[in-house]
Amino acid sequence: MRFTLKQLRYFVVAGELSSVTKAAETLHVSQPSISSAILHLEDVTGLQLFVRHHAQGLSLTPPGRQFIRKAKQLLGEAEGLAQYANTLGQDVAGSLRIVGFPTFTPIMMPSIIKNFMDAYPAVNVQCDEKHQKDIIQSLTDGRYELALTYDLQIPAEIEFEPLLEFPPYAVVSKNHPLADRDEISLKELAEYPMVLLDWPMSREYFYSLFLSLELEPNFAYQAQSLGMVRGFVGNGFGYSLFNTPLANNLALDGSELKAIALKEKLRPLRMGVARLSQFRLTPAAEAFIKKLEEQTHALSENLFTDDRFYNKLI
Amino acid sequence: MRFTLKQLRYFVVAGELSSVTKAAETLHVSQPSISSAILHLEDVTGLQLFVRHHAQGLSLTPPGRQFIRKAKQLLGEAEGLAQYANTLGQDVAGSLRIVGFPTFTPIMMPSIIKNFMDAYPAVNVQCDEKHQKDIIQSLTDGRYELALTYDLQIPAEIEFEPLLEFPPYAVVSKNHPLADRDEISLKELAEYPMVLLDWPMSREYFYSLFLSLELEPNFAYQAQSLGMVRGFVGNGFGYSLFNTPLANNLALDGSELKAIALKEKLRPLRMGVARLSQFRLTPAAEAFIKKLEEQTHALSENLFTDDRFYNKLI
DNA sequence: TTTTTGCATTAAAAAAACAAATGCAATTAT
DNA sequence: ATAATTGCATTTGTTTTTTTAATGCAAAAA
Repeated sequence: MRFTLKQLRYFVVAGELSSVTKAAETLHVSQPSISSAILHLEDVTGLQLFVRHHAQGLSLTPPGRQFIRKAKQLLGEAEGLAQYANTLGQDVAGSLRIVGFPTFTPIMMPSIIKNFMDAYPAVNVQCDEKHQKDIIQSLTDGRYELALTYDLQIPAEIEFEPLLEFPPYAVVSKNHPLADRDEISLKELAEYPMVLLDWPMSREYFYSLFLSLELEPNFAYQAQSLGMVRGFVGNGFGYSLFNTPLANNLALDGSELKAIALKEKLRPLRMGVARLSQFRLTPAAEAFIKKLEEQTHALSENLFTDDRFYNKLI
Repeated sequence: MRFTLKQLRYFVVAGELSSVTKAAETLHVSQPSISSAILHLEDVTGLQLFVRHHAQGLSLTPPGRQFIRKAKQLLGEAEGLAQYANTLGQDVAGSLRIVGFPTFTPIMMPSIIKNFMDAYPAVNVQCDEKHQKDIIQSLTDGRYELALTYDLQIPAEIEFEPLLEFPPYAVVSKNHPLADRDEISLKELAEYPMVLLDWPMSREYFYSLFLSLELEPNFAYQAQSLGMVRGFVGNGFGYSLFNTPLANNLALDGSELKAIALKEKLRPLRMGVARLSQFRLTPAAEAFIKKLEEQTHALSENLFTDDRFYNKLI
């Protein structure tokens, strides 16, 4: 770039006032500063921007007039960029990128985002779903400002604020032999065939539950999606273990599910909001966290009918 | 403005390469230059633009991503401005402002401009008409690049290139007592009532013609427009003196005119192209002058049927 | 562990921006 | 006419900014 914004500003003001001296006064700089800025612009553009009138200022030439119009435009756009950055940094505006763990994200986020966008219409919220490893990676890369996820495999540089605690529980089909039980031990369950949600972190977590009791689970079916797990369970392929409470006891094919509490006190999963610690949050992200904290109580009570399956942590 | 284009460029390149070091290499500056530009932008915007990864570069944060998009746009526009100035200075493009003396401008300029714009479609030509004093003033102010006018009252700082010479001649109505004469002396004419084109410079010029022969004209009617002069003459109010040859012997009301040569050798008016000497012409203006020079012969022969009334000067 | 990578910091040098004083040409006032 | 004024350009010396080289430092890779 052969010129600076400052030179353009000096030129524009001089052009508007038809005077180097007046421009210098207006801009609170010396007259030679204006003069040299104009000379520099004339040099690099190869245009004669002004006609000089002895003892009575300057006037723009036709090419000078053409150039000043575009120069003003550019200065306006530069000002716009500054404003925009200011908006991003000071107002609750701009866009906010959130990533969530897929079990509870489709249940909880839509209404939270709706609520947030009603309160802050200037923010464009984008929410994606990823597995834990990718969530961590994306947060570290700065691709998302916030994550809603479980407190598993969280590295030190990521800050985690817990919101809700979900103990594991069993899910069976309405026609399952155990369907009328209110409570069951994992030891009993281990005999039955289990449908496993075969996701990186989930797999290890569920397995660890059995290991902690020195049990060996019977992973009869493995599914790569939540919908498939619910479908398998609903159709009697086996039981499964969930953490996120059921907000709806129907599988996608309409088959009915039933949740059964576990007798053993097993390590619950804590759901919360995660962010890179070194990250200075935008006002939009701050506001979203606040909204999350406010909404957690109301939301969980609305969504989750059985309060045995969650504990509020804030 | 709290940042410079250079800082934006450094930031953008670093953002695109996700590396301060690579950006420094690409831009052939030192690594701390890039680093401090980014730090400065983060400071003035209040945004965290990057997440720093030890030993593996940087990545843009969501606000950084938002900011870089607009920053790129602004840089593109700045580049556009440079290009635009270049175009104005190097190509035959942009807009060209011309002013002409009203007697021959409506006769000659439309076809010249048409011809020019066919050859250089990138140029937008604007042509106005003014009296001589205003033409001089506007050229001096730089409001027009070129003027087509007579060589009267041209100050030293304006350069004048003559194109055609127009001796004065008489114009009478078809029914005027002198209508059948081929040639007449100004001395004879002075007895008849004259219709004067009452324009600043024209007035003095026509009067000076009589004075040079020690005659006193009979200014019976004065008109402020060419159309009115032709109308008065056509309707028999008197004769008039013209310089610009008649390209059409009808007044606006359809009454017929006749041109009669003058016996005396009187000071002709020279028509030509005028420009401020200190003015560096744009390529568009240069091209227009060239086109004018080329077209003068053909144009005068097409327009002016009687070659007693003009002399080519180039 | 050691080495390497890569950004931030520091200090010194180079470049640019700046202001005061002066020059100069034309306009205005006397 | 002459003198005073206006106003842009130029010169000169100073300040500020930008730049670089060298170094530090923390994490990743070997």
